[in-house]
Amino acid sequence: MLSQRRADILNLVIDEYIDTAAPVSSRALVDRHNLALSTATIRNELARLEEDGYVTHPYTSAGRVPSNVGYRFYVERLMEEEPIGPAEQRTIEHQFHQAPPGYGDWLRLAASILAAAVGNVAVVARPQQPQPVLRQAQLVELRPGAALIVAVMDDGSVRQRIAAVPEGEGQTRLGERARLLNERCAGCGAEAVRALAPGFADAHDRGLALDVADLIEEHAEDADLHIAGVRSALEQPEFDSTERILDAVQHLEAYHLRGTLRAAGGARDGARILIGDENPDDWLQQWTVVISDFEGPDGATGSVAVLGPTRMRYGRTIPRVRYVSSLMSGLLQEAEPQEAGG
Amino acid sequence: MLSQRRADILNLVIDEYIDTAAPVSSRALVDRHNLALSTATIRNELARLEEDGYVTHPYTSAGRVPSNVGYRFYVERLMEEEPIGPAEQRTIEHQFHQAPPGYGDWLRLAASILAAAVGNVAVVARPQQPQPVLRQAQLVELRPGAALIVAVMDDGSVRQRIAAVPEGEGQTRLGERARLLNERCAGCGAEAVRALAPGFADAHDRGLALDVADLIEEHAEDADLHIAGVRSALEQPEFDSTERILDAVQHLEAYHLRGTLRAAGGARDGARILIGDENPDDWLQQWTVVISDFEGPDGATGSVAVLGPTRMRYGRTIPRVRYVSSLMSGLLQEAEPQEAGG
DNA sequence: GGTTAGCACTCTCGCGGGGAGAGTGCTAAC
DNA sequence: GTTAGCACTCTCCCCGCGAGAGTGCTAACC
Repeated sequence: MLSQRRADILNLVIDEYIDTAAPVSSRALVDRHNLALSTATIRNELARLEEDGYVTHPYTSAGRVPSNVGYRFYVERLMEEEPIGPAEQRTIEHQFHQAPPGYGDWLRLAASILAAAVGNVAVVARPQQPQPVLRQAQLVELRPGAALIVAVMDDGSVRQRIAAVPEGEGQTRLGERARLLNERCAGCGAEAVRALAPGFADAHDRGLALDVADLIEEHAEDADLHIAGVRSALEQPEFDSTERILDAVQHLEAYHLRGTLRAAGGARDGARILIGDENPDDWLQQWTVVISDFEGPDGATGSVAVLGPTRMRYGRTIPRVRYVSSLMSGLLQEAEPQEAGG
Repeated sequence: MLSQRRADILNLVIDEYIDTAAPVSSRALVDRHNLALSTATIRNELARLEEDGYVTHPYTSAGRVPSNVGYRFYVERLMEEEPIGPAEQRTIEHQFHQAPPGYGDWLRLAASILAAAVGNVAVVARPQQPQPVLRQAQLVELRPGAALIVAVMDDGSVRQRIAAVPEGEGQTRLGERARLLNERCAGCGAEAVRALAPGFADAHDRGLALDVADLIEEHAEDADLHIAGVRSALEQPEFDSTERILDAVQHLEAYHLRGTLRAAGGARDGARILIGDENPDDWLQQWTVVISDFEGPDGATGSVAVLGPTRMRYGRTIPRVRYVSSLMSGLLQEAEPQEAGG
C-alpha cells in the first residue's frame, strides 16, 4: 500500500510535526535527518502522500501536516513506543505512594501523575461494577418530610438521593425503616430490589425500596471521575485562540467525559485510541483520546485516559496510560501498612 | 467624607464601568445621564475621587476605572440591589424542580442556575456539619490485604479510605469487623472513636478505628463542591489574554475553592463579599467573591457563592446569591412526592 | 468659590504598506 | 528515478502614521 520509503517519510513528518507543531517542509526533513535525497525528491513523495490522504497542506506553500488517516497509520505501523525507564518508573511509583490517605485523593493523584507524565489532560474513573449490588442504605433526616438516602454498593461506590418520608418521623423511625430495608434488600441488585418492593407493608417503605432500586441502576456520581492537567494541555499551540480554549474548558468537565471513556476505538495492546473524527463526540473532533481500562475487585472496571490534541506524543502517551492503568490494578492491593502495630 | 455629589458621580462611574468594561470618561457621564454640569466640572470631581483612592487611571489620558476601595464603597453605600422579579423567581424555582433525582445532580443544578442568573462562576458546597458523627462504616474488600473503608456520617456525607487488613480475610470476616466497629463507634465523633480505639482486642480493629477517626475529622471529598458557569465568566473582557484564562482555569477547581468559601469578608445582609485584594488568596486578587451560607439539617452548613471579576454586577449578583442560598435551605424539605402511592 | 470654554498634549488603537522568509510546484536536465 | 533551478505564493512581522478619545490646565465668567 505504502512504499517503505514513503512510510519512512511519513514517519519523519509526523515525528517532526508532533515535536514542533509547525507544518513540516521538505528542507527540514532532509536537513534534520541527513537524508541522502534532495528536497525535490522529498517534495515528490510528500505530494504522493498527500494524494493518498496521509498529510495535508494548510495553504499553497506551507509545509505538510499529518491528517487523521496519517496519525492512524502512524499509531498502527510506524510509531515507536517510548519505554518507561527505571528512573521514571521509580518516580511515578514513588509519587503513587505519597498519596494522602483518602480514596478520592488517591485517584486524583493518579490523574495528576499521569497528566504530568504526558503533558495533557488525564482522567481516572473509579472502578465500578457494571451490575452493582446494594451493600447498605442509610436514611438521613433532612427536614420533616424529606430524607437523604445514602446507598453504599458492594464495590464501595455511593449514591445519594432525596426522598419523601412521612412528615412526623424522626431519625429514630427513619433508622427503623433503613434497618428493614437493609434486612430485605442488602446484597440485591436493582432488579431484585424492585421485585422485593411490593412486599413491604408500608407504602413509604415501598417507595423507598423503589428509590433504592433506581439508585443501584443509576450512574454513580460524576464525582468519581478525576481530571488533571487541563492547564498543560491548553498551553499547547493548538489552543491559540480564546475561543478554542473556552470550548475545551466547557467540555472538560466530569459529566461530559463519562460517556467519552466508554467509547470504543482502535485498540493497541489493551489501549483504545480515538483520533480526531474517529471520536463520536462533536467537540472532540480535534482531540485524540487514549483509554485503558483496569480491573478493580470483583469485576469492577475503572478507566484511565489521556486527552490531547491529535498532535500528541503517541509513543510516549500510550505506554504511560497503559502503565498507570496497570499500577491502578496492582496498587489497589498494597495498602500503606501505616499503623499495623498501633 | 465624600460629598453627596462626588458620591453620586462615583456611583455613575461604577455603574457605567460595570456595564461597559471600558474606562469611563467625563463626556460619557454627562451625555449618558444628562448631567447639568460640564465635563470640566466632572473632571475636577473625578480628579478628587482619584486623590481619595476611589478610582484610577490606566494611563494619562484614559477614563477612570474604579479601584477596590471604590467598589467597597459602592457595595456598602451606593449600589441598588436589582430585585428578583416574580417572573425570574418563577423561572428559577421551576428549574429547581426539574432536578434529576440524585442529590449531587441537584446541587450541580443549583450551581448552574445561579451561574446562569449572574453570568459568572457559581459554586455550591454541600451542607456539612462542623463536627460530624459516624453513622456507619463499611468495609469493602479490594484485594487480599486491602479494604476500602466507606464511612457515612450523620449529615449524609461520605468519606473513603484504603486500609490494611489481614491477608487471608474474605468479605465475610470484613463484615464482622465492620459490625464490631459500628456497634461500638456508631454515633461517635472523631475524638470519641479515637478514645475507643484502644479498647479493641484485635490490633487490626484498633487500626481500623483510628482510620475511621481520621475520616470523621477529615474534610469531606471535594466532590461535594459543585462548580458551574466557568465559561461565561471567562468570556468577560477581563480575560482577554490566554495567560489569564489559563490561570483562572487552573485555580477554579474544587480543591482550590474549598478554602475560599470559608474566608471571612465584608458582610451585607448575610452575604459575605470579598473584593479583589480583600481576598487572602493570591490568585483571587482580581476577583470578587460573594458567599452566602445556608442551613442544612442539624446545624450542617452549606455555602453558595459566585466568583467573578471585581467588575461584576453587584446589584444583581448579591440578591441572587442570597436567594439561591435561601432556596437551598427551604427546598431541602420539599421532596418530590413522586410515588408516595406506589 | 464654584463652573465652564478652550486648547495643548498624551496615549491608544487600527490600518496599510512593504519587505523578508519560507516553501512549494514545475520544468528541464542528468 | 533524481535533482537543480526558478518563478510564484502566501504568511508574518515590523513600522509608521493618522484618527480619535480624553485629560489637565488656564483663564474667563457668574
